[in-house]
Amino acid sequence: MSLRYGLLDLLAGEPMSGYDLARYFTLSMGNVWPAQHSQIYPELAKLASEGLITQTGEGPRGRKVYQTTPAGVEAIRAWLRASERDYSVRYEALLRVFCLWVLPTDEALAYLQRDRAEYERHLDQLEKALANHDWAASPASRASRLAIEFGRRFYKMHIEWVDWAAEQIAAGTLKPGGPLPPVTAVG
Amino acid sequence: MSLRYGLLDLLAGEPMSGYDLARYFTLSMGNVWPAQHSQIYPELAKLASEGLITQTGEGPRGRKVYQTTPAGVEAIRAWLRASERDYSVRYEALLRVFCLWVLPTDEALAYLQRDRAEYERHLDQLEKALANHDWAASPASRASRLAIEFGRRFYKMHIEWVDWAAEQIAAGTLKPGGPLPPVTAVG
DNA sequence: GTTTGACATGTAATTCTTGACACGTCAAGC
DNA sequence: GCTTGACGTGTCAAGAATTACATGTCAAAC
Repeated sequence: MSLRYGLLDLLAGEPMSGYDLARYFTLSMGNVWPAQHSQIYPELAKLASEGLITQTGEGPRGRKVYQTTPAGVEAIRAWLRASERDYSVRYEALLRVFCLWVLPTDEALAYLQRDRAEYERHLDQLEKALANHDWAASPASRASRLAIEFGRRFYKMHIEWVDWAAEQIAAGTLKPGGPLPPVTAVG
Repeated sequence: MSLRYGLLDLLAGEPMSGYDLARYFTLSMGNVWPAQHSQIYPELAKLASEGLITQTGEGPRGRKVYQTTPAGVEAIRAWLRASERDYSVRYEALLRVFCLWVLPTDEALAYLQRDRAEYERHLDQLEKALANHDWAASPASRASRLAIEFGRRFYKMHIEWVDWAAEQIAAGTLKPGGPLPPVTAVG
């Protein structure tokens, strides 16, 4: 049920096509709620049939531009207000960390370094998005800005954590009789 | 495909029943990969039929204790080494932040404060887990320790971010003509 | 004795998500 | 004229995940 509200939100901010949504989603909401176009198009059709969005224009190559209706905005409000909040996180990259002890120490370290490069990439991408996009354009943009900031802090923290974890592993934490990682002060 | 490796990993660390797994999962891996017992039991049956785990004991009330076989451990290694890494994050709580601009400022602030309490709760729970569990017991435990530390930093960062976002919203960021959140130095 | 609550394992229907397939348009470069 | 690549919309089958259903055991409190 989350995807639909993401779409409603983006289309309330500015009119867009499914194609645009698929791309824009990847850059903003896609960081916390991935969605493929194969999921987006059917959902748009459904939202339109429920009157929560309307097609307000068309373009070349069958392009269809949608926009959220007042009823659609009200649906977002109802969702925020009434539905139970789901705080669960799904993050495979971290699940894999639980398993690292089955690898030799050097391989585990190499594993984390590859992850680290990925987090640097994500961070760069967010910094670029912060620099290139006009985040003052509208209330919707400024809300996105807040969420993007979360991503920025997330990846910064992530990189720091990788370095810390690598230290621990290098010290032999994952091998029998190795030292226990200390409870360090953070923040 | 991730769940099975989570189960293999836990059962490689120590023998457990499906019931134990469901509870233990919630406390550790569940923070990054939620799973219900209705998904765990069928997966255990499948893993057993593939020879990646074996039932090594039983207890009262039909309790079945499983353990990962050497082939199962090898399957974890193959997964870590060969399969494509998935860095995607699914986190509804953050998706909702993108939508906050449709609420009045005071309601958006109240919304975030309720979230904040939840993150405090998560942080407390992780700190308790760190204090109460013996994380030196085995290489598997010490790997978990590293992942739990990630969660700890995650929720600390999360709370700091909420406070920052609340400041921005209080300053009127989400309303037409409001100020743009600044790019602040972090870390 | 019986009730309550934690222990314990499963199945079934529905919904969500992914990945592959499928089709067609338009502009630019060769 | 043709090819390439981005644009653009969609469907379908398979797999993953959630929710509700379903059943039964055991110990302790009443």
